[in-house]
Parts: sequence; structure tokens; C-alpha cells
Amino acid sequence: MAGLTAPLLGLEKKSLREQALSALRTAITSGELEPGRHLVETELSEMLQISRGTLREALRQLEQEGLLSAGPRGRLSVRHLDEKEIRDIYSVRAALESLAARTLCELPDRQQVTDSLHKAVDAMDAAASGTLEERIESDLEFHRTLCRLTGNETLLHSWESLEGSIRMSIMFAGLEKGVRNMSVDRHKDIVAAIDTGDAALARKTILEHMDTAAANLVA
Amino acid sequence: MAGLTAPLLGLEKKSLREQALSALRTAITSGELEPGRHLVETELSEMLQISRGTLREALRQLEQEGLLSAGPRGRLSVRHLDEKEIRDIYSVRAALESLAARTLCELPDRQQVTDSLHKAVDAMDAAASGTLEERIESDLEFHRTLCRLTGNETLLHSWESLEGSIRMSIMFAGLEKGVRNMSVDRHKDIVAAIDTGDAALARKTILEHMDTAAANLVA
DNA sequence: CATAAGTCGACTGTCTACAGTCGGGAGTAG
DNA sequence: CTACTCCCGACTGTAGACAGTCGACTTATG
Repeated sequence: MAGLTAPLLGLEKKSLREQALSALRTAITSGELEPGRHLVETELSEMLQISRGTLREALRQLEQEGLLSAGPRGRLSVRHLDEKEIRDIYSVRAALESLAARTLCELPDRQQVTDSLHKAVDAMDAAASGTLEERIESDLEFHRTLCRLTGNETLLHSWESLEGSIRMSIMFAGLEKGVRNMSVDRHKDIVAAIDTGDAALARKTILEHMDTAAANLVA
Repeated sequence: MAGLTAPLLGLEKKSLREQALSALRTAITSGELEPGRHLVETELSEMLQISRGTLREALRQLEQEGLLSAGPRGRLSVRHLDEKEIRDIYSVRAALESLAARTLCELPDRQQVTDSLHKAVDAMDAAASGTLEERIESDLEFHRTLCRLTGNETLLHSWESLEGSIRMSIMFAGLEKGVRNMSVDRHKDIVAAIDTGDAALARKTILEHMDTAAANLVA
């Protein structure tokens, strides 16, 4: 007699605000809303079939995620990234993920960690023959997992706040360039480094990975 | 004939949303709104004399800054930090600021940078005899400056997103503990390390500073 | 023809009102 | 006295409307 009407397994219904947030994030990071484009609240609220008030809450969040930039009088537009900004974003990303790698190495029980990471790599492997979007998703999921496994909620939250900017970086560079960074082998190296428990090595591996990744994007 | 009615020098009138944001941030990080306290939108909007819609936009932002935590059915309450979370916050902070230090060392022209940092330290010195709040403000200003001078907007933005959590950490630990980290000398060390241009040394100095800072807070 | 004043339209800022939902207390049956 | 039910009050989710402001276009004037 369970679950007759409502979905039970974590599939909680999302508020309109969250739906709008997802929809807009996708629209922006997919390029459907091209960079520089002015966003008009009345237009968007009509498109998404929600009220302006609800929409504005979502917009504030996107603004703080760095997907939107504010012009005079509160005019919002889709943020435009140049090469320097992409490098900057990846510098911060590298700092966060290298902290994650170091932290994981210092964990008492790394068995479950490496298991989860192996699974994430396997998922990338499985997606390797899929669409570009799928490959990117599985890659980001790997790195998100890296942060999540540390158990440091603040770290995870900071990374997720950056995720939108990361997606924009990839989109800006072009998906074909972004996909250069999805190599399964390189990610296996990361897992292996963490597996050894050598924090310095793990940190170095991540930093190099991010350096290469940034270079691939702006090249 | 200038500035008769309106302030001109960058003192642009802030929107009600921004005013509410500042007021709430201050109220929370000062402990006026004690941790764990449930926030009721209608109450707050009446206190602040603004409409709920406007207030909600500010709340969303505070939520993302980590000052508020969401309960069931959108109930918001002032976030509560335990010792582990404080350590976690400072880990992330350390990662960001060590990136800042490294970045500054690699800058071609560091003259202006060290000048600005010296000024910030001087400000701390001047505040040393002031109230606890003033000392904390000048300390945070120093570290914010550190991030700003890198020219990496993303880094600055990430740090500022964390600032609220940092303030809460200090408040949680108690201002008297927080003030232990305001030593002018220790900050001079940081500036000196950056001055040498030795990225590894600068990074190490910051990491140690943050380690000590976190230890002082949870001790 | 150029410049200045005036007017119109487009958007954001803000407020008020309504609807839906959950928790808790009063009241009642066993 | 306990447990169950039903109703009410408290809040959040969401919508819709009004007001103020700035830019662009038009029109009048030197």
C-alpha cells in the first residue's frame, strides 16, 4: 500500500523554482541561450510558465553561480567568458580538487572511496562511446564524486557553485575541445594516485590534469 | 551644485534586496539571530519593512552562502556549525588563499601588490587597539585583498561566497578565540613570503596560518 | 540641418492577495 | 485514561498588478 500516488524513492517533486533553475542552467550551458544575450524577466516567466517572483529567485541563484552577469539597472545577461577567465576558473577548480585529493589520501578507510571512484571511472568508460554530452556528464560526475567522498560539505558546495562556470568553459571552448579532457586513462591515474595514499602525488596528479585540461580548452 | 540630494561617490542607493541582505548577514554573523533559529518569512518581512517576495530573493542568496540551512517544506533556519564543519570551512579557505598566494608570486609586477598588502596590514595594526569587531573586519579585509589582487575574479568570488561561513566560524568559536588569529606579525610574514616571490614558501606560509587559525578556533 | 524638449514603450523593483499543506490541539469514542 | 479524528492556524509556494525609471524615437525650434 505504499507509493500509490506519489513517488517515494527520492524522486520528490521539485518546486517550480528548482525546475526553472534546472531548465535555465541547461539552456545556458547548452548554448541555447547564447552568451551575451539579454534576459528579460517577463519573457522568461512566460516561456517557463511561472510567475516573475518565482523566476527572480532562480535568477538570483544563477547570478551567484556565475552564469549570469548583471548590467545597469539589474539587467541580466548570459555571462561571456574569455580565455583568461577560463584559465582562472580552472585554477580555482584545481585548488578545490587538489584539496579533495589530499583529503581523500588522509582518510583512514580508503577502500570505499576507491571503490566509488572506480565505479565513476567505469561509468566514464561506458559513456565513452556515447554522445559528447553524456561523456561530459560522466566526467563531471567523476569530479563531483571526488569532492563528495571527502565528506567535506563545504568543499562539495564550493565545487558545485563552480560547476556552472566549468560547464560554460567547456561550452565556450567547444565540446570537441572539451572532450579531449575526458580520457579514461588519465582519470585512472588520478584514482591510482589516491589509492597509494600519497597526498603529494595525488595533489600533483590532479594539478597536472587540470593544467592540461585548461590548456586543451584555450588552445 | 553636485550631490545636493543624492550621494555621488560610489554610494549608489542600494535596492531593498541588497539592504535586506546586508542586514540579515550582519544579524546572523553577529549572533543576533542565534544559530538554529527558525526564520519565518512573514516575521522578517515585517521587521525589515519589505515585502516577502523581495525578502525571499535575499534569503535564497544567504542560503547559497551557507548562512542558512533548509529544512522540510522550505523552512529556513540559521545554520549551526560544529567543529568538523569549521575545520572543513578552513580547509577550503586555505586552498583558496594558498592559490591566491601562489598566483601573486607569479605576477610579473608585484610592487603594487605588496604595497596594497602592506596597507592592509597597516590597517590591521591601526585596528589592533579597537574593538573585536573592527579587528575582525580588518583581518577579513586583508585576506579579501589577497584574493582580489590576483585579478582572478572567480577566486575572489569563491572566497566571498565563503566569507559568511568564515564569519560564522569565528562567531561560533567566540570572538575572543577568533581574535587570536589577528596577529599583525603573522600577517607580515605572509606579505614577506609573497614579497620574495617564492611560490612554494608563500603557499606554505598561508597553509600554516590557516592551520593555526582553525586550531585556535576549535581549541 | 542640428539640437533640444517631449512622449511612448519596455523592464525591473516592489507589494498584496490567494492557494495549498502540514502540525498541533481540541474534542470524542473506547 | 488513551488513542484516534477532525478542525484550525501558521507558513510557504505562486500568481498578478502597480509604480518608477531609463532609453529611443518623435517633434518642435533655433
